[in-house]
Amino acid sequence: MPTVINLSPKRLRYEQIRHEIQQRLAQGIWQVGEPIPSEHILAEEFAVSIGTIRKAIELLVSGGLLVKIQGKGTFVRQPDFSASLCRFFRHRNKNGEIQLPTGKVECIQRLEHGIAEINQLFGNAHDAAQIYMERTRTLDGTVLVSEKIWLPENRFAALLNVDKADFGNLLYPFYLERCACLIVSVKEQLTFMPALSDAYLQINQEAAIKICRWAYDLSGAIVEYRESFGRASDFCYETIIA
Amino acid sequence: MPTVINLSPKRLRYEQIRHEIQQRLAQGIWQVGEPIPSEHILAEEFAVSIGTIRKAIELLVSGGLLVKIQGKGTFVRQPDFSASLCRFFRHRNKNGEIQLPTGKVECIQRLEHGIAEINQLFGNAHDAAQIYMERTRTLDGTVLVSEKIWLPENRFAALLNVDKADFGNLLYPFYLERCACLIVSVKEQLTFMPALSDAYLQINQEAAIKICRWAYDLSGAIVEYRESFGRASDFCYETIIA
DNA sequence: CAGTGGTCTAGACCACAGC
DNA sequence: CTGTGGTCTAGACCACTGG
Repeated sequence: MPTVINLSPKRLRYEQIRHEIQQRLAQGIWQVGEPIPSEHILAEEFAVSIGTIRKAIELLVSGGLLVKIQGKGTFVRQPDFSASLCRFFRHRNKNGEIQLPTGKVECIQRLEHGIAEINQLFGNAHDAAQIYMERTRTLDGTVLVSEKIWLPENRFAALLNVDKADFGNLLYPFYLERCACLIVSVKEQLTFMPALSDAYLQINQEAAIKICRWAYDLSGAIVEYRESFGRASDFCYETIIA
Repeated sequence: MPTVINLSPKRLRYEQIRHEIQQRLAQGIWQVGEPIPSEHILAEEFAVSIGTIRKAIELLVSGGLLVKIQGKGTFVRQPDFSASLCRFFRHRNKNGEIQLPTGKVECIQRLEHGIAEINQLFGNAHDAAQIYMERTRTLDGTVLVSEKIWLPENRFAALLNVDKADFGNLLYPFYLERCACLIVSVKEQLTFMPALSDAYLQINQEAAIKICRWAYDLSGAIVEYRESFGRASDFCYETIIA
């Protein structure tokens, strides 16, 4: 039977359908890695032409939530920001090849009274509990990035029962699996610090690059705040504008 | 009469049409700022459905070469990279408002024997002549960015007859007007310099950000190489990944 | 008002994946 | 072989622009 969608004036059909599909992704009705129903079936369900469905899906593909594979179907994508921080640094191993560093959680703890400014980002009470982590990214035995991570305790309490060694190389798939929290976009801000000291990076009053990151879930709420640091001398960022 | 397009196997029609339109833009058949023919007329000319024309135009719009305005038409865009360098720095005037600095050509000269590495980028003989410029970007009387620019003399000789003061705030529209050279994309690489001295920036052995830029024309050839420098303490870059 | 791009339809046929 | 997404058609009607 056709799904009823509100035909209020000025609402574009493909926008409404995009919104409906996004809702289902947020609710986990269609799981990450699984295909969503075919365009033909969706067209029938929403009682629109297949072109309209394609337009709606196109928006979600360009937003990074879906992936189309010809002949197979349209799949729910696990957004991958694993390289997003790393793209700011020269990352070569001993052989000169580009390589992703390995992530390691150095410590994780519960903050009974979280940091007020960060609770404000999360939309929580100013002294709500938080989870705090320190994390490193290592390549060839050298720590390249040192990170401090804050999470709202009300959504991520499950992480407190996880052993440090059980965190994988990527945190966001872990968030999804253990806390049902899907990160769909991140904002990053880079600044320069003339003199940073950091135990993991093994630097003392040296120049560094600081990367602040705000991570958003499907509803647009901030669900993680992170500060990452790397040596300024490792900094290298390339971008193309068309 | 319909334009003949080669229907060789595996060639998508909208790709061929995109290519044909891009050719006309490169040849200046349709001028910057002017509208191209309507979708209806193009569909007739290429003897395809209007949806196919829309797809071809969509590609060029997302590539930054065209702009659609509903009810008016589809226009040839002057790509604008004026803010691209500036997006890496905190740019506030005395009142705290974001503002674009003003560009000024400090010197321009002809290099009888150009720099070999740069001639290689241009695809010229290793000692071909080049044009060299030094340029500053100033806000509230303070130089924020200092630039060195190299151009192939064979394409930009006309610039040597221009008075320094007659260069506008933006160089690329000037390249188009005087040298019929349209810049359509740029690649930029940022790195950190622990100790730079620069007369314009008024710094001496201080930390700086270096931005190398390669600018491309419609044919994909590099037509400008530029090195820009700013104070590391001014550095601030924000990006969103979805 | 006529002309533009924006949305939408109800199909057709093709290319590809996988059984 | 069936089912998927990819391309393409030949229209329709709407929303917006400008004379």
